[in-house]
Amino acid sequence: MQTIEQLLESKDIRVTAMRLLIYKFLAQKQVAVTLSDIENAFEKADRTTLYRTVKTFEEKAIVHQIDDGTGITKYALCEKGCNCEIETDLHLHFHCNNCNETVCLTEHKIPQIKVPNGFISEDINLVVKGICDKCSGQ
Amino acid sequence: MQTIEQLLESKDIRVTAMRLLIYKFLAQKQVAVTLSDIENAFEKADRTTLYRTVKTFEEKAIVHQIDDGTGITKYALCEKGCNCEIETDLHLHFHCNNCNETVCLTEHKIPQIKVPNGFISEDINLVVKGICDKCSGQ
DNA sequence: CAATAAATGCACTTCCATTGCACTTATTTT
DNA sequence: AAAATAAGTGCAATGGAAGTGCATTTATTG
Ligand SMILES: [Mn+2]
Ligand SMILES: [Mn+2]
Ligand SMILES: [Zn+2]
Ligand SMILES: [Zn+2]
Repeated sequence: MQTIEQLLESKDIRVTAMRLLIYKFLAQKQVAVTLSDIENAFEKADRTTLYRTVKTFEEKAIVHQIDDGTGITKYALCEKGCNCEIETDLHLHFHCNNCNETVCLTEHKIPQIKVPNGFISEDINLVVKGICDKCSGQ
Repeated sequence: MQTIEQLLESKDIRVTAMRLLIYKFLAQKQVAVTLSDIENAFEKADRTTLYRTVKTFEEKAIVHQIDDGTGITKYALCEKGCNCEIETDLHLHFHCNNCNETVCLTEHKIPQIKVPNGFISEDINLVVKGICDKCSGQ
């Protein structure tokens, strides 16, 4: 079991207090979070720092970005050993129309999608919208 | 073959010069367009009018909205007899990372997507990103 | 033709994302 | 250890896109 410090260092990210806090915040969350969510959790810190921290995490594949169609970018921690970039490793995301939360369905890989001749598929974004398990009452 | 006027009237949209022009502009385009695209095509007209025209078209299922992940909403004419709302009639969209254009792949319906127990799927957005046929050189 | 309703145009607002620059803190070099 | 360098943080400002209130124009109805 590696510490957060070790994880960050292994990805060439310097360890700072802020980064540890934000990492822990994301790790504790079961849902994708917006920058505003992070801002609200760390009101003493500046927006920009939070923004750039998340961007750093994104570049280094600590988190992945989620476009769930709400128009607001969300972020979630990458699974251990995830290859966000590789097409075969893409999972789908679920956005609840009721509680407005978005979750990674990391077990649900995106199926093979056929595209017409001449088109080359490099990346796929699949978002299912509906009612989540918490809101559907089972 | 029905005229554009007849189509609009059949959907309870009053025919105006602006609406006819915008409809024709969309019809002639083979790709999804942004509001900015429409603005550039009709520089004499006001943003708001264009915006509201597109929104009216959207409400009445003349066009459908496309979120291709660029962060900018795009629009495209609905197919004749399309049921955008019905989940079984959803098609996928392709966004070219090279020319930055997005097209409807209306022939390519979205496959059945499994979601975990307790989750209820109501809508699906599937965007494939890559290189389009024009840019791939066949 | 008058009354009413809808469409259009202008100005303004909000929200999120992003950047330039100054300042602070950490790391490296002498 | 001090100086030099680099990286991280904070503040302020910007920009783009979406959306809204209200006045004015244009179309529709009685
Ligand atoms: Mn995810
Ligand atoms: Mn489409
Ligand atoms: Zn929910
Ligand atoms: Zn292309």
